[in-house]
Amino acid sequence: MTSSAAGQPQFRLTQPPSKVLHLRNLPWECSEEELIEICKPFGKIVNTKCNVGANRNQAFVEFGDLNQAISMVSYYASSSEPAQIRGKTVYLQYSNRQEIINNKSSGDVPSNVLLVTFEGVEAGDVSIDVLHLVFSAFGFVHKIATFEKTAGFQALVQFSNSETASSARTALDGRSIPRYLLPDHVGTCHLHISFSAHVDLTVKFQSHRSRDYTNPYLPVAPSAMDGTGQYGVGADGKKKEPESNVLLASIENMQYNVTIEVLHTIFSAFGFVQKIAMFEKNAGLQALIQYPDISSAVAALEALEGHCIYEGGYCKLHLSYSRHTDLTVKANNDRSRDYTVPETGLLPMQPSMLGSQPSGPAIPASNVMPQSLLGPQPSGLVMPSANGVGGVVQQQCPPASGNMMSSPIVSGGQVLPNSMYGVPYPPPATQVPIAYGPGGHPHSQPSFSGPPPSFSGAPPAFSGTPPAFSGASPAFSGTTPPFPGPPSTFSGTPSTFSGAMGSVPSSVAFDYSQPTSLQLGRLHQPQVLPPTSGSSVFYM
DNA sequence: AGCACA
Repeated sequence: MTSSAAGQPQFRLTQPPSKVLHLRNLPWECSEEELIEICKPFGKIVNTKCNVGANRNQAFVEFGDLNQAISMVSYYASSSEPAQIRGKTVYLQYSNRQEIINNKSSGDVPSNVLLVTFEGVEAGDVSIDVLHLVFSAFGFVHKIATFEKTAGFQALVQFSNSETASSARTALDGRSIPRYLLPDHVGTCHLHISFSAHVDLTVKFQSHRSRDYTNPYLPVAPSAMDGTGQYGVGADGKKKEPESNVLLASIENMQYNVTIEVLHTIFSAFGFVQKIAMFEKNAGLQALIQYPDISSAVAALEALEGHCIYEGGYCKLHLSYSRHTDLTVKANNDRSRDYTVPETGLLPMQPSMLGSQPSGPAIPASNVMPQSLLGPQPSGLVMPSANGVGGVVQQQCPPASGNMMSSPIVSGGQVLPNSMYGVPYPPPATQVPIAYGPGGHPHSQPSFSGPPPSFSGAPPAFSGTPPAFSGASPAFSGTTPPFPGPPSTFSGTPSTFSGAMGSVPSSVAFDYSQPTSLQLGRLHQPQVLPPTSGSSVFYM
C-alpha cells in the first residue's frame, strides 16, 4: 500500500470539474465574506469551508451550480489579473470532492442545549446556582451539568428549545460573568458558548455539578449532600449544631430596619420559606426562618452566614440551626408570618403556577415565587419590596439608596439578571420557575406545632426604599419545582465530580461595591463581539 | 502552494 500516487489524479491539471472550488494561498484569517466576495460574481455560493489546512489559509467554496464553478475557474484561467484577496493572489482549482461536507463544528447547529466554556476559572468557581441564575434569564432551564475536560471548566445548559438557547447564546457568548457572582480570586470569567450536540441531558443526581430542574424526585447526590445532609464539617470545625430546617438568625449591627419582607426575600433565594418569626432577644433582633427541608436551610446558612444585608457591615447575619422544626405562627403581622397559609390580603404562594409554565406567560405578580430570586428575569428584578407580604417580589426598585446596596439581591451574591443585562433580552414574559425546596409546596405543611418563639417588637414600618442586598448564593435546595419532567440520569460528557463539597453557595463572593449600574455597563458595553465565525453556510 | 472530523 505504499504506492502513493496510486490512481488518484493528485495534481492540478487533471482535476475534473466540481461545484466545489479549492482556494489556497489565502491571506491570513481570511474571512468567509472575503471569499464570497470574489466568488459571488460567478454564481451563488451555497456553502463554504474556511480556515482549512495546516496553515488555515485554504478554503472551499461550493457553488450552487457546476457551471458557475466552471465559469470562475475558466475566467481566472484566462485572466491577466489573478484572483486575489487583499492583494494576495489566490489560487483556485476544482476540489476533488463534489460537495462541501460542513462539519459545522457542531457548535453552530442550533440546539436546545448549550455548551458553555468558562475562561479564566477553575471548576467550582462558577457555581451551578450562578449558572442557573444567569441562564434562567432567557427561559426555563431544564438541566445543567458541569464538568471538566481539556477545554477547562464547562457546562451544558439545557433549555426547552433551541430558540431560547439561541437567545441565551447570542446574549452571553463572549461576555463575562459579573465579578460579584464569582469568588474573589477569580479575575474575569468569559463565556464561550456554542450549541451542544446533546438534546437531552441525563442528570442522575442533583448535585453540585449537575441539576435537573424538571424532576422533583431526583435524588440528591450522595456526593453533594450526604445522607445526614452534612457538608463536610468544615475544616474550620464551625457549626456543630445539628442541622435543621429552621434557621435562627440574629442580626448584628442593625443600623437599618430589617423587615420581615426583607428576610423573606433573602431567604427565599434558597427555597420556599414557610414561616418567619422575628423577635427581640439580648437587645438584638432575631428571627426564625423555616424551610420545608433541611437542605434549603443548610444552603441558606452556608451562603448567608456572616454576610451583611446592607453595605457597610450593617445588619450582619449570624445564622445557626434552630431546634425548632415547625414554628407556630399565630398571626401574620410584621413580626411573624406563615407563608403556607393563604390569607386574605396576603398573597398566597402558588407553586403550582410555577410548575405550569416553563417559559410561558408571565406569572401574575401575585404569584411570583420567592424563587424568582433564583430564576431571575432580566426584566423583573427581585427586590424586597414594600408589597412584601407573601414575599412576592417582582419588580426591581432601582432607586439607589444612599448607603444601601443598590444592587439587587441576590441569591447568591447573585445579582439578578436585571442588573446584569439590564436590557430586556428575553421578554419579561419569561418568568422562570425556579427550584425550591423539597416538599416545596407551600401548602404542604399547614400543621402547627412547636414552641412558638416569643414575639415582641415594634411594628416596623417599611421605609420607602426597599433595601437591596447583596447576598449569598442561592444554594440549591436539592430539589426542583413540581415539574412534570422526564426523570433521567445523567451520563455522558460531564462526569468528573471533583472538588470540595459544600463550597457551592459559600464560594460566591460578595462585592458590596458593585453598583447595579456597573453591572449594567459591564455586560452591556460591547465586549468585543466574537468575530462572526465563518464556517457556516452562506447564501449569495 | 497543493484538499477538509478537531
